[in-house]
Amino acid sequence: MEKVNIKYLAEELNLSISTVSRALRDSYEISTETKKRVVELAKKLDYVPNYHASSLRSKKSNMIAVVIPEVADSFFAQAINGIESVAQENGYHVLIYLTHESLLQEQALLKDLQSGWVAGVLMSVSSETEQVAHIEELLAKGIPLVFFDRPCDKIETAKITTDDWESSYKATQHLIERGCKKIALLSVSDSLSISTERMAGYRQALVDYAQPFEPSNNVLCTNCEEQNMQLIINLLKDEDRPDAILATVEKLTTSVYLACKKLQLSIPNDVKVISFSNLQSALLLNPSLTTITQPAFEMGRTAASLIFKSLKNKHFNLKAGSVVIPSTLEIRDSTFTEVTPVISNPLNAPLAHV
Amino acid sequence: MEKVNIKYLAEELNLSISTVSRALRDSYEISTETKKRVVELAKKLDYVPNYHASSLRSKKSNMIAVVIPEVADSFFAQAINGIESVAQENGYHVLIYLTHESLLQEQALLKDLQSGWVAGVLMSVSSETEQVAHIEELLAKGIPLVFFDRPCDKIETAKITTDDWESSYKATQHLIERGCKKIALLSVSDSLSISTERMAGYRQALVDYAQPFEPSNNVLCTNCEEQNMQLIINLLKDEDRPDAILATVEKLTTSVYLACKKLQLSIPNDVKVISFSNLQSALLLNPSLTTITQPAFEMGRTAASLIFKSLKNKHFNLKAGSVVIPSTLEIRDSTFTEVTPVISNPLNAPLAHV
DNA sequence: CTGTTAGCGCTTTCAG
DNA sequence: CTGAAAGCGCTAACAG
Repeated sequence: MEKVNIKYLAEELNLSISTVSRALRDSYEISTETKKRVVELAKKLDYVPNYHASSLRSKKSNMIAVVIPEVADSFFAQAINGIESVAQENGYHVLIYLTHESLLQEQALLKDLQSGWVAGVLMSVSSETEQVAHIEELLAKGIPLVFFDRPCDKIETAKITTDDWESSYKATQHLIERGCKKIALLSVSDSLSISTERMAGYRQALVDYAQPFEPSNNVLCTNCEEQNMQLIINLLKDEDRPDAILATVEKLTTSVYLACKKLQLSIPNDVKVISFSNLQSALLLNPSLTTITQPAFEMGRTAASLIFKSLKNKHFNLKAGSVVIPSTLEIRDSTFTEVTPVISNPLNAPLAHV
Repeated sequence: MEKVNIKYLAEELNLSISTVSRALRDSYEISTETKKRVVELAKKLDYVPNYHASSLRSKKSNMIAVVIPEVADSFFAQAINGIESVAQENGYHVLIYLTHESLLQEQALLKDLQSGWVAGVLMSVSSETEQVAHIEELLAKGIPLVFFDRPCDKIETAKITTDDWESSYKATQHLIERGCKKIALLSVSDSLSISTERMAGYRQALVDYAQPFEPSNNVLCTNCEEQNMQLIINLLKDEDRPDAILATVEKLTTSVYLACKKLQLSIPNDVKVISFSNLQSALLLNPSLTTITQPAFEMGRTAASLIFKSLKNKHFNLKAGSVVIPSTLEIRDSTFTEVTPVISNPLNAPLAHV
């Protein structure tokens, strides 16, 4: 089969290449009649534009890159869903890159993206990210970037986050009000804002309710599940163990449960647990798990919308687009009193106003 | 900043454009000395090749498209993880497209991909996909395609699947051996092989164990959670309700639990449930949930490996690459006797031999 | 409204 | 081993 490109269409129709090009792009300076002829033939011959050629020439790309640490837990899965839905609406393509929480990989990735073959970048930094030169370089090349969930304090650009401090505060407060005397916090990084904010909210709640803070109750976990479990076992094995745990990332929930199982401690009778988690199904399976659900889908949608807004309007100030989307404390432990409803279908949740 | 491209490098080094190009691609016909000079300057000036230009010229792409129905559940999240890891090893980029189980969207997507700007496609068909013209067209354009999880019977190409029939058979067998007399099956499609295979395995087990099959126990669910819950409530509300349920896709698990809650039925005391699910964390949270865990990560890795193999070796016969990777029946219901271990870290799981 | 022309940045013959 | 030149398919001035 003859390869059908613009040139071929032009020959068939006795038109010039540029006319065909313009007709296909629905340019205002082409007659309706010609447009119709072109579009019809294109359809008949199954013409598909060459993406690389058009991007090369126009110096525009309609791809966006999503750079995230992992996609294993449901937060990022839902976020991708949100991003992809907005991208599709805007005719953009979505590239996925995983850093596996490695700064080195993150740097290499962003380096690649510098050539400008993606129009914009949506990013959640790795837990190792403290230097930010690679991010600054990308911005210096004029490629817009929006952070979601895990921003970088040092970089000035739009940040779509959730109310980490507040939700952590509320969760801690909730535990205190329900009589917990010794609340441990499991975090995963000393530098990520999601960690430091959640830590700060927790600390403030302790202060406000005149609860003592013990450094040993603030456990910094790692990337390794086995290690984390061990850390939690150490935390819980003493006589005067914590009576509550606030797990600041989804995957730590698993480790907490495993550790409790090993120590034959019951949740929530021996230890109450509140967990940042988006595992909708998991929640339903275990009615006693109280969680903080993050608006992952909405965050994805919002971040993507912002990128497209800035791509359409070069003078749009990305920095001004930062949004905090609140998360939901879903109390499901029957020994707690309140019960808030689950968001049953996040796909239908409204888009945060930007 | 002067934009640094091959031409600029060539001028700086007093070399021709083609020499620089060859040096960067490590061509054998360039002296080591020249190569070194070029590479050093490129590094110093932070040269990043223009992806679109090189793809246009060489008519090669190092992007692959992943076309899947959703990314909301953990099966596809883990699969993406696997695909991305292989892609990174091979220097490829990964594009994600979601069809939201819609044939129309799937057709439009594949049409787009026909232009050849992706080197290959990994795909799980939507539940609506019965016509396959769009897939055939893509293959006709010479773009290799590998199915994973949800293949299309009518298309001859590599298929990475799991042992749907066997796992379903085993699960049913297990329930029968544990004394269940009336086992219901929840499926999600009449045409998807994952559904028909699982249904067939279930039916065969009933036959082999001389259990009656009642059509009313074979419930075809929809895309809507609310509806599904209603269907399950109808199934369970009668006096002589099923004493076990086999849920053939992850998201149905949630609906089953919600339905049981509404009817105040206890799992597993009133109804035993076995669910196809990859929610690792969920499993740990509910020790009584027996599941069939699919090798999502390995399937992703295997599918991606195959695509790259066929891209590197044009004469490699994709059809011959089909693999069935077995899933794991994880029995966790305490009223069951056996207990098999959880795969704690699928990321370290070995790659299936291809 | 349509055509002519000049490249985008890179790869790849074909000549040296 | 290196250079000159052609052109991938498309877009965007500029000129009618």
